Amino acid sequence: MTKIAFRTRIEDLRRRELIQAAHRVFMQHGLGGMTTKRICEEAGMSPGILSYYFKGKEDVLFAMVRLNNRLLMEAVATGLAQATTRWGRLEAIIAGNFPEGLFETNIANAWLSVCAASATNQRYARLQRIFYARLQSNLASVFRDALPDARFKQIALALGTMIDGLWLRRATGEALSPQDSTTLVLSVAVALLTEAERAQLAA
Amino acid sequence: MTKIAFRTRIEDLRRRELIQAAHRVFMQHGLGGMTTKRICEEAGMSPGILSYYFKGKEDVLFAMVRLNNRLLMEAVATGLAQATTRWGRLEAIIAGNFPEGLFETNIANAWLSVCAASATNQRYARLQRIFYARLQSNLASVFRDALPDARFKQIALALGTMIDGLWLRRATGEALSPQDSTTLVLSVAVALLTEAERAQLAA
DNA sequence: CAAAAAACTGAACGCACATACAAAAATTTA
DNA sequence: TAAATTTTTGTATGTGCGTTCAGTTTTTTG
Repeated sequence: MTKIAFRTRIEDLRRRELIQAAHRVFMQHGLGGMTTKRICEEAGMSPGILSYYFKGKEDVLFAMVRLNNRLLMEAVATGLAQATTRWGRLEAIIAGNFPEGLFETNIANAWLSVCAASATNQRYARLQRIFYARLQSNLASVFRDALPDARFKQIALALGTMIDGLWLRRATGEALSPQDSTTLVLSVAVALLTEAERAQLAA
Repeated sequence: MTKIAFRTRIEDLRRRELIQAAHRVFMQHGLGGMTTKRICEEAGMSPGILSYYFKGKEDVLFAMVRLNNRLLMEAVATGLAQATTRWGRLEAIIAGNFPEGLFETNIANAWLSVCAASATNQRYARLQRIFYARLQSNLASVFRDALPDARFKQIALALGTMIDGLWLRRATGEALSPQDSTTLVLSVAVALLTEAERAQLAA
């Protein structure tokens, strides 16, 4: 009993350490420069340890991407919980997609690599789908019952696409701060909505 | 004289063949799956030939990316030449960024890989800068002398970002046709402009 | 405090790759 | 046609990678 409990505790700890080390290596060297040796070195362990706690390098990578996505989704969730009006929720969703400390060139770049890899990696593709579904669902919670279906979809698509585009530009080095990015997306949201619709969302 | 002329002709031919072969391999296997062996095989040559006509694999890759960018920029230029009004030019620029036959999942994916690689590859970064500068300059030719500077920049940024975002989504497999993409970006352009501004651009 | 189990090490292996290069084939020249 | 030159081939070489595993250290058990 105690045996299993301890074993699990150590396993989880080492896994977490390796995933976080992988994350740091990813940020610094990109998807291509992420070698098992570097990951283990970053974690302060020997190169063979990775195979002991994971099935292989792919497993660590996958866990790392999942962690990254979770961080982003949590940033949005935190903001959403504090919002009271629909418009406030919209602001929270948009701002949450450019979190201070996460909306950085290297992270954006890493995310881009994963998007590209999604084409040939089914597990990544699945993670991406989950992520986008969540974004869509969050936006739906703002517009549902306030806008006709077709209109909601167009607006959600436009805003989601802009968020993606801003991340892409962040990856290429073009500096646009989290605040400026949020402002830009919100200005498009304002432009796309009629005055009546805006009033409805402010309530 | 004839010697050099012939030599050059053959060299150029082989280089083109290899670049196009690299392009096809890129489309099918992604940036990671692009090996010299596969490229030469696709070109119907022996694996050693690549080093004979290029300095190395990087050279072929770079030439290939440049070709891709040129195709996209030419698509825009073709449309621009036919437009008569400012608004027509805007439509041409946007539609030209989603050319039939080029706005495909695998091409978008390849382009994404290059964006990601730009972070660590100066030559790629330079190509990207040239590409974006051209887009910006094209947009400027529409709005210059019609809109105040600050407004123009905001609108150009919003539209450019949306175009990027749509390419990114194309890469992840979400199907949005060239027509739908163009329509979406144009609808945002319409929303961002006042009625008076639109009238001015129609002239 | 042994004995047993778990955690960890690091050298070794096999594999895939980019590149180099000597030899062969094809083409041009005289 | 014979020599010279260019073009092409296919193997060889070196490198870096992920993974394995026999052995070592650390921790737990009885």
